[in-house]
Amino acid sequence: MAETLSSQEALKLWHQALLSSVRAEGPDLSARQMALFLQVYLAPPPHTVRGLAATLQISKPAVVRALDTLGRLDFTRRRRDQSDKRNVLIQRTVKGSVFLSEFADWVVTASDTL
Amino acid sequence: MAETLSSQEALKLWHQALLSSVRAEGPDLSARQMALFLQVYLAPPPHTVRGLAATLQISKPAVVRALDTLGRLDFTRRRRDQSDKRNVLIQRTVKGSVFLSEFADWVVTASDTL
DNA sequence: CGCGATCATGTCGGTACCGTACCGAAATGG
DNA sequence: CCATTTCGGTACGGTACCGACATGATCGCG
Repeated sequence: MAETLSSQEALKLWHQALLSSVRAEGPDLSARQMALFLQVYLAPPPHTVRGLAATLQISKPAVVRALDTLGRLDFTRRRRDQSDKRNVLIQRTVKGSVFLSEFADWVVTASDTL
Repeated sequence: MAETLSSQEALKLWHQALLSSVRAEGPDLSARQMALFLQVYLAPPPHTVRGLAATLQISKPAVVRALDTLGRLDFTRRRRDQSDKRNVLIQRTVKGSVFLSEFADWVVTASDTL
């Protein structure tokens, strides 16, 4: 378990992890896209467009577009809810898990340099 | 000083901090833009366009555009190098410092929930 | 049934971003 | 001096994003 970070350490952590990601030619996700991506992987399902929009406090079309991008990257997948066909359930993918695992490593490595 | 983070903790930290930023209607910076921004504030000056491009390993026009955006937000400022007028020096601003300080708080708060 | 509410997504005009290629200004050195 | 190199920035064609609004499919209630 980590102890409390100082502000300076927090920024340095963010800086080093982002540097790793950018240099590795990782996908250039915006803050919204990354937040949405992590929400899908870390919060318990089910995830719907409306639910994600409410959680992130952004518009529904913004969620749809972010899902378009994440889907293009094969980081998330859409599936119709068979019990209520108005809903779309957002699911994880293998490729998304792999990227997230790599990303987590960058953060961990950055935290080791503090 | 913080101890080593586990991968799970690293992702949770990132998730919570980004959620705070997105919900606060913070600027929706991309990974590249944020990395560049942090580079300017955390690495020792001077910062030039070419130097930043080399450090981040991205193209020069990408740096120019990121600086356009950060300048529009008043997070960074350009200034001609008077000793070599081909160079542009990238400088910090008060507004950028304020935002970064707020952002650091979000990360620290997120780390406290681990 | 039928009809309003709900859900995701399409459409629109506008803006920002990408990489490649090119530009002019300034510095350098032969 | 003048050719060359080194700067930051711009032009271009293409893609993706934004918010606001409209649409089509589906549900659930009276």
